[in-house]
Parts: sequence; C-alpha cells; structure tokens
Amino acid sequence: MRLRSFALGWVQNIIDWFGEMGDLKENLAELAECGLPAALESMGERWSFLILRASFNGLHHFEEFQSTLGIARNILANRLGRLVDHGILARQPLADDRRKIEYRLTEKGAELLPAMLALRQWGERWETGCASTPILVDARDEQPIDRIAIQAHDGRVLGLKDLRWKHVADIKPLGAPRLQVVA
Amino acid sequence: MRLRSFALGWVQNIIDWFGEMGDLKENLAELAECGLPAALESMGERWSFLILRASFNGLHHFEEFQSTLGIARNILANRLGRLVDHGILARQPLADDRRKIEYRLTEKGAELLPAMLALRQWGERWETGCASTPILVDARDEQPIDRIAIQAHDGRVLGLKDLRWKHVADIKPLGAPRLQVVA
DNA sequence: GTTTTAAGTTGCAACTAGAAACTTATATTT
DNA sequence: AAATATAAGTTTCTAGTTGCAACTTAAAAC
Repeated sequence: MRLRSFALGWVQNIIDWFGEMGDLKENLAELAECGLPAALESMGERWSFLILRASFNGLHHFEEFQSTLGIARNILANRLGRLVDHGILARQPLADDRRKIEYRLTEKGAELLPAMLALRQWGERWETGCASTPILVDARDEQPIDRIAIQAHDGRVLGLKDLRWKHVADIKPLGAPRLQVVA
Repeated sequence: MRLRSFALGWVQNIIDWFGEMGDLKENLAELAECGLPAALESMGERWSFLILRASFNGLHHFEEFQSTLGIARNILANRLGRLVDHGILARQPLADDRRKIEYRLTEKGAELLPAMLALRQWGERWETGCASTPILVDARDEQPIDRIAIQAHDGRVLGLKDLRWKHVADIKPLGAPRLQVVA
C-alpha cells in the first residue's frame, strides 16, 4: 500500500512550470544508444556509487570499505571486481605487504567526480537540506567549489528554460566552419 | 570466474597519477550524513535514471515509458510510484481523458538534469565513445552545451589536482566576513 | 452495450543482496 | 620453525527484488 500523493499540494503548481524543452519523442529508439545506459552499466548497481565516493575520500582497502560502508563482504568483493573490470578502479597488491590489495581510482574513475558531486549536491539541496562535511575546495584559495551547473559554450549558466533538445545533424557550426571528412 | 585485470597495462601508469586530494579518512563516520546516500535513496534503483531521462525527453505516460524502455509493467508501476513519492514526478490524471495519467517532472526532478548529464557525458566519453542524439543545446544560439565541469567560485574549471577535501569549519570566509548567528 | 485503451495488479520463476561462518595466502610473534 | 593474526576474499543459506505473462479495473469509443 503506497502513499502516492503526499506532495501534491505544492507539486500541482509546478506541473505547468516545466516547459517541454522541445519534446523529441520521435527518435526514442535512439535512447538505447545514449551514454546514460552505458554509464549505468558500470555504476548503476547498488553500492557502486558509495564505493566510488569512499575511494574519492581516500579509502583504498577491502577492510576499509567494508567497515566504513557496512556492506556485506561478498557484495563488496563483487562490486570491487566489477569496478576493476570496468576500469574504474585499479587493483594492486602492495609490494611491502602482499596481503594488502590497494584499490585506486583510474583516470576513468576519477572522471566520475562531476557526476558524483552533482548527485550529492542535489541530495543536499532536496533531501538532507544541508551541505555535508567534508566538502571540496579549490586548492588555490581553499574556497568551496561552485555548484555543478549546465553552461553554454561561452560560460553562461543555463537554466532549464534556456535548453532545447536537438539532433546533432541539425546543429549549425558557429563561426568558422569545421573540416569535414569527405570519404 | 571473473576477469580482474584486463586493463592493467595502461592502468598501471595511472595508479600514482591520481593524488590523494588530501585524504580525509578521519571522519568517515560522517559519510552517512552526506547528500549522496540521500540522492541514491531516490534515484539509486534500477530504471529510475532511465525513467527520468525519458521524462526529460518528453514522455509522460505509462505506456510510453513501458514501450520505450522495455521495462516490465509491475516494475514500472513501482518506480513511477516511488518517483512520485519522492516528489520527483507529479502524477496527474488528464481532465479530458481520465484514463490517462500524466507524469511530469517537478522542479526537484528537473534539477537532476546536471547529474544525469554528467553521467551521460561520462558514458559517452568512456564507454560508447561518441555523443548521442538528441543533444542539449542553448536555446539562445542553438549551440551544444559545455561539458559538465567542476568550477571554482570565480569560474575557473578545476581539474582533480586543483581540489582538496576540507571540513566546513576550517574554511575561512573570503572578502567581507559573513554575519554570524549569535545564539 | 460491446469493444478498446490506459494504467495498473497478481502469481510465480529467476536472480541478487545480506549475514555469518569458512578459506587462503601472507605476515608477525613466540 | 610453529603458532597466531591479518587481509582479502568464498561459501552457504535466507530474504528480498526483478522480470514475464496473464489478469483486472475504470474510462472512453464505437
């Protein structure tokens, strides 16, 4: 028995608020070849993102992940294996104590940071309601980073109403035309 | 029997590449109160992100989601219910045909766009290897949006080596000191 | 008033997660 | 060297989740 409408009061006002952004239902066959399913293939399972976050926070070992996250050992072994298979973590037995295995982020794994931060910032804003410690700061001036945002090529921050979906083929180059592959 | 090291050749070079960013293992107890687990509570289940993406692409009805995504009907019903419960989608029977239920993104749901794009861009870069159609463009000049990036308060794009973890308490205000709550 | 459509439910098989005990390889202590 | 301890897993078994196909229900269309 699910509660389906706890928020309908305020939500009602928002229903028309969100413009269509130019619906593009036509080629939803193409949805399958989008990068999102591919990303979810690697990161979409339970625990994967939390293991990733722990990696970003400097954890490198099985027992560290296990005791910090409280994940079952068999599941942790499975997820670490998958993350290694996907090239997100690198597995390396330590030279000075070969019982110890070090799991480190690869470049590919490290590049998930924007996605992780965007998700975390959303959670802070809409769920927990407050920023969580520790936070990321710019090494240069030790000031907190900005919110992750969508920006135009010239750096303007784009809100949802500033966006449209468009087919790659329909996009006209701006300024100098690009080189083209002829055959 | 898992394959654990298909990428160790190139990965090896990267192991030391990724600096510690100032490990902060000390207060990993605080990991639990981070926004990420909260976000995953809403969006961490299988299909949730794909339903969200379909919503961004202009789908609004049960049968549309079902036939487009190929998801089982019971699972779809369950996920739509959860997304509504979490205030990410709003559920509205249509006035002119009350069989039809419209699912629309709320503001809260729409604000997941940066997270979804960051994930998609990562998938395009590291998994599929190419941008997928349709893409998001700036409504003003119809040019594609930038990559989602981490930026300093002054707009500089920050790479991983430019970042540190820090406790909120340790951050000094820049410029004019802020007002403080006294009691 | 019979049929069709939209949005679900139900029942059941297959898969996945979780808790706890067990294994294996290496390192440390006596 | 033998006994103990530690790190990183496996195994086993139970509980929960996913997925498919058939069924239901309410509203519309014919």
